Amino acid sequence: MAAVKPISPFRLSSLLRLQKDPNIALQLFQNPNPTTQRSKPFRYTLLSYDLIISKLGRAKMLDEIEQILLQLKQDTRIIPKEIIFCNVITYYGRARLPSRALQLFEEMPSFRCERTIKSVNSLLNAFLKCRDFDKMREFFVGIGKYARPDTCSYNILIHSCCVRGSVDHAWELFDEMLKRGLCPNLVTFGTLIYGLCSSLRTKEAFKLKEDMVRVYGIWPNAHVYASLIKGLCGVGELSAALTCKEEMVKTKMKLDSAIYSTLIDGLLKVGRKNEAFGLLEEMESNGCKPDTVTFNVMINWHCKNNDFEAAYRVLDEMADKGCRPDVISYNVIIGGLCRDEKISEANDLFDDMRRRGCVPDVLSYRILFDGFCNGKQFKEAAFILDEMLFHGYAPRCASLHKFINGLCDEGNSELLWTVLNSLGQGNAIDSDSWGMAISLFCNGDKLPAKLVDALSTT
DNA sequence: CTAGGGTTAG
Repeated sequence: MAAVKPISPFRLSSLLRLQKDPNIALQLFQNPNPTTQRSKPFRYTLLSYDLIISKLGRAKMLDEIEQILLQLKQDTRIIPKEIIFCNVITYYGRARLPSRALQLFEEMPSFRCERTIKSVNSLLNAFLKCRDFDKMREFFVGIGKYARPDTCSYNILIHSCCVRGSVDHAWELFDEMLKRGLCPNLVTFGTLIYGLCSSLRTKEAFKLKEDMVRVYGIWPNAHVYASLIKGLCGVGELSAALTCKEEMVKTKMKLDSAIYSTLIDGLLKVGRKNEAFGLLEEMESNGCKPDTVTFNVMINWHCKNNDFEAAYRVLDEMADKGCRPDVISYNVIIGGLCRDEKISEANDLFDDMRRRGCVPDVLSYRILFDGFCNGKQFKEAAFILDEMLFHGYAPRCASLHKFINGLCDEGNSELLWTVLNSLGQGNAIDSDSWGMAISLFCNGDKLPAKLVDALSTT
């Protein structure tokens, strides 16, 4: 019987490139030649490592990546490129795992890979994604050990100030980068304009848009316009926002779905429904397809009107057009249903979203928990709370107060007891809530030791 | 895919 020709290292890369399913790609990588005897080890190429890691990264399969990295570390023939590590650090940032991002950065030399400003910046941005500003600052102070900060490093720092709402601090960083001889670029200005607009300082934002052209010869792009338009919508200047859009058309810039979604949302929020729908038609006829965000804007509007049938129809339309609803699409409808006291329908949709492969986030749990509490369905609330804690999420403080108050009012000490235990274990309870709960139990000596411990550390 | 824009609650 003729033996099947074994897969060569070169061919493995082509197969990995073609394979859409990350799990199958992983199997292929781990065992490229299942039928042939393993006389000598398979000689993986750098490209095949690169391909499998990017595939797994896009699928958020981080533990599997860890395995591949271990193999890569031991495969001493290979000198990995820095970009692989930049990418994995980015994946850790997205997954809110700042310590693992830092750990990988520290291990890079043991992979025979040199660290430049690129991986330094990836790490800074991972910290930013995780909103770990302390780690960011601490790392930036010692950054000189690894590399000299560049424009990108400053852009990340400026962005971190903007998301914290301290635009003035962002300006200080801008001055500092100039002093260090670094040139601001389009991203720098885009970020500063974003910060000014988020702080509703639209006048200054427009001034900067002029200055970037006048002083630096850098022209605004769609990112800049999106921030400006959102800022103008935020201060209720819809007409000015529409003028911005006209300016983009005049200067032959392409209107993308972000521009349209922002404007449609702004118009709907001030009740200019016909113009919003007009823009929706215009975007389609301009060859700009509505995406998940555009549909979410529509879903949000329908839910605000308590028109859930229409919201469901948007979900159907998304399916027809091959646009996957995301966690926001579901959260908006679940939240709307809860507000309209259709809690069991909200709970059904919550189950639905998971069946359809959409992972609930902290907000999904909070919305549903609040819904159950408002409807005084404390048993169901306790069930969701348990699940939420299991996933490492905590309820909002005010919700927890309401919940515990509700249980106290009902005199449901049994359920309260169970819930306090989970809360104590999850470290998810503040001292006020403890106080409220404790007051229900007049005899302090009846408290289980674990709760007393937790109380004394709060 | 070293960095920037648009949609969710309160």
